[in-house]
Amino acid sequence: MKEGAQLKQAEVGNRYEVFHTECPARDMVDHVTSRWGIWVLISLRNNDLRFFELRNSIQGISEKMLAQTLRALVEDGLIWREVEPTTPPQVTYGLSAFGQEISEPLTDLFNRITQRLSPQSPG
Amino acid sequence: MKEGAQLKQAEVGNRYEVFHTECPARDMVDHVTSRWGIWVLISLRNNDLRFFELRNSIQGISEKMLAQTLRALVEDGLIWREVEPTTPPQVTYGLSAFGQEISEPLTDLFNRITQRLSPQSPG
DNA sequence: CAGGATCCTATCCGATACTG
DNA sequence: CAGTATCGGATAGGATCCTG
Repeated sequence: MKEGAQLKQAEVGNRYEVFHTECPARDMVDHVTSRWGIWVLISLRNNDLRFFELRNSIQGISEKMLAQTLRALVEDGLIWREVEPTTPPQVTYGLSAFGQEISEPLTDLFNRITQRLSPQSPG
Repeated sequence: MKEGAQLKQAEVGNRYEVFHTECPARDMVDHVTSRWGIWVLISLRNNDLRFFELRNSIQGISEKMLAQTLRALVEDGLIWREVEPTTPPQVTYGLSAFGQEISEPLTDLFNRITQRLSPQSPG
């Protein structure tokens, strides 16, 4: 029962008590909306990228945080990781099916905010 | 689906350099996807709520963080704040038009994650 | 190139106390 | 009820060095 949709419970019953601390979705939402998670997911939406490409994509991210963010998203099943045992090694990241699904509302969110902040001047 | 300004720049030129540190959308995205911001916005999507209702809605949030989160979102123009000078005072919060627009992808994100984590529908 | 390990600092955030 | 102010612990996150 605690696995049930949190919002549905709120809709049928009282209108708050919406988000449990134990709600398992909280953790994944926290990962997805983490400081860097959202940018990683949006970046990978266009095409698979290697580690340094991601680092260059997302200005201001440190290698530590990129590695950490990628690890969390891989564990959550949002991103796959492919290692090519060449020299030097190549590691490519891409969105899983679920990751692509999740990246849609994220991109939507980003687009709406971007359009709001620059209605006439792009970037 | 058309991409935002930042992504478009990436498409026409090199495929990274996507997110500037100076990008003004970064700040607002950070607010929206802050630890508590997303839950406040989703909570207010159903109906306007008073301070204590929001506190009760979002389990685990402290009054300090709720106030802080609300202030940031009000400043960003995502949420309005209405003070009724009664005794005791009543302060109600609700989504602005832009806040409602933003809450859509947020709710979408939340729903997708919730459905993913509980595929077997509860009784 | 792709990270792991370490150190260290900024900030987040909860608890508490206080105000109108 | 709806906050504000302050303190202190926890954690996020950057810088640097090191490795396969």
